[in-house]
Amino acid sequence: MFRLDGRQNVPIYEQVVRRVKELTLRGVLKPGDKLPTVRELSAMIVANPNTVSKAYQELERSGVIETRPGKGTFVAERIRVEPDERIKADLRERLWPVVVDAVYFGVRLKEFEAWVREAFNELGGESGEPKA
Amino acid sequence: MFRLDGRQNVPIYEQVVRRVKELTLRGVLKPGDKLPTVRELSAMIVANPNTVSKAYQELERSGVIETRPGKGTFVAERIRVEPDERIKADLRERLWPVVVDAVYFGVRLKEFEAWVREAFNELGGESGEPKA
DNA sequence: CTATATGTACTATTATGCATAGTACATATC
DNA sequence: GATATGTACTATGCATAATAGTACATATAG
Repeated sequence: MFRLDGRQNVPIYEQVVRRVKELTLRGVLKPGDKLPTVRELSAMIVANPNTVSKAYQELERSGVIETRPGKGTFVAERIRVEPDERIKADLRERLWPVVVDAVYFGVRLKEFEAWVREAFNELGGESGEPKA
Repeated sequence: MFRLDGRQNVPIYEQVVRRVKELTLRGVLKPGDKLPTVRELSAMIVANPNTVSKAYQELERSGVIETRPGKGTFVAERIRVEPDERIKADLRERLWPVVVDAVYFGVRLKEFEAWVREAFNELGGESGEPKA
């Protein structure tokens, strides 16, 4: 469940952050669920507790989880807000180099869009307007 | 033309690589065109010649440019091949975390797809099947 | 209160990547 | 020969990531 893919260029703490985000989006982790303790998770993925703590702190800053001192860390309630322009601009900046390489390698728009749709579906992303 | 956007988290040499790829895709740089010399470009962007050299070497490994010893570096002929599965898998891995955050921030599929289309259009990416 | 588990803070150390400075060299051109 | 090209090399500085180890405030169970 918390197994890391082992991409060496991606920092461990960043991999943890991504993994937890994925699990919450997929619904595997639901609001209120307890996450492994820092020490537990550090043992699972064979890393330093400080590294896991760093990941948890970043996740808390992002509002993904909540830490209750002395108790543990828990998945936070999902707050749905309209993404502001700063966030969108940042996402587009991150998307850009991927598209650059895709175009360079001859990937066609239709195929790339298919990848996007698949990813959205896997993550339960909303495809259109809010459902009322 | 070679001005860097100054994103601090992106290494200089990586910014150069992206910039050259963009310029070739947009058609600003055409096959056979001469690039600035290592020393020239390093002066333009105020960086070390070694840093520019590193970028050029990576671009040559990718087949974007060719270096003729003693003469300079030139834009290579664009070889169009069907991207193999390894490249596609790599691109999808790079796309994935962007989509994760997009979904988390509430970006809808339609808007994200619009971003993709815009990027493809800017880069002259092919939108459908080859034109015969 | 005691013992335990929680996240966190702190210092110190190591490893890696990025960038710089400076020098040098083989190749090509004039 | 002089110059311009990309490249190789060593050395240094700096930031980030990760580790090891210790310690502390908080919460909970006995």
